[in-house]
Amino acid sequence: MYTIGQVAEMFGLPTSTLRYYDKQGLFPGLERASGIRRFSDKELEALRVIECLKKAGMEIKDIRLFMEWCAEGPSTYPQRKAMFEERKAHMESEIAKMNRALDMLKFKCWYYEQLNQGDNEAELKAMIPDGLPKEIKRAYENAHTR
Amino acid sequence: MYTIGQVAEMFGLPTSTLRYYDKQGLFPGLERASGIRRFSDKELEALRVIECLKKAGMEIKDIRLFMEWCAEGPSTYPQRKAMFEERKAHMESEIAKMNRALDMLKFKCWYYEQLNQGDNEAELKAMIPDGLPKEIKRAYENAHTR
DNA sequence: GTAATACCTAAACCTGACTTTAGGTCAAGG
DNA sequence: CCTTGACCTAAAGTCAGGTTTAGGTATTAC
Repeated sequence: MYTIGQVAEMFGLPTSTLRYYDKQGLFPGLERASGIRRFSDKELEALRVIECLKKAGMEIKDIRLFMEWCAEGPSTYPQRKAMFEERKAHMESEIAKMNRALDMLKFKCWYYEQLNQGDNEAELKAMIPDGLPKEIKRAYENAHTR
Repeated sequence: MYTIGQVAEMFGLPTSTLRYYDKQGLFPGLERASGIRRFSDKELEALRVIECLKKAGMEIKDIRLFMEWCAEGPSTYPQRKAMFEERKAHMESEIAKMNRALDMLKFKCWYYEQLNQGDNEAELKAMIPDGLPKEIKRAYENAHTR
């Protein structure tokens, strides 16, 4: 069992954030001893899941829903699975979009590298896209396709 | 040359967003004819870059800085390159984190799939991590490493 | 006994990125 | 003429996800 301060320390979060999460219902079974929160391994695991789901772009209220389903027991397995499947699809598409943005960045980095080395902007533009180095061309095509 | 309504149509954005971007200084050289904004190809290109930089997690004020550098000419090539390099590194680390979150989701999807098929929760937990199928084990290890 | 800590609450505040509202100009159509 | 629609502005409102503030309790340290 841990106090809020210990958990904050472990996760590198301010205590205010943990209290906020609690208030939002992210720790359904959180116990208290004379008013003071007592975090157990269950809550630590919940926090790990919370960090993952936040990284997956989920809103607090959806994370709460998930936590409530967990508290309800096995009858909610299907809902929980559906939520994760939906998130997985969402993330895969987000990652794909980010990779396209990253390709644009790679191209821009190369482009400014050439300019910094004294290349002429007009000449440089003239070689796009056909005269591009292979790796950069791939990034350029990716970044500009849809 | 295009009106704000045409550009909004082309990019699938509300006109209010374009006016907001303009107010935030994202179109430094935007022309007007008797008060009315006249978007040129330059602004369309700027908008494409804006969408990319937003996807790369940049804030409006940093995008404005970039647009101002562009308007200042070649003397700012080094700053622009440095900004893109920093963004590239940032995005690569974000994508890596998202892939770890995705691995956690893959594991959870598999886990609930087993439970939905009637597997017993205690037995299932007992086979983690050693008895996991290869692909799922990889996802599990990734999700739980660091 | 009093001062520093670690905990508690409710409620106000903050930030970023928009969106909405309220009010105004101007050109074309019926 | 007068209404409709596309444009304009400044200013207020919204939303998520926290953070800060103000005030209170309980334990430990000197």
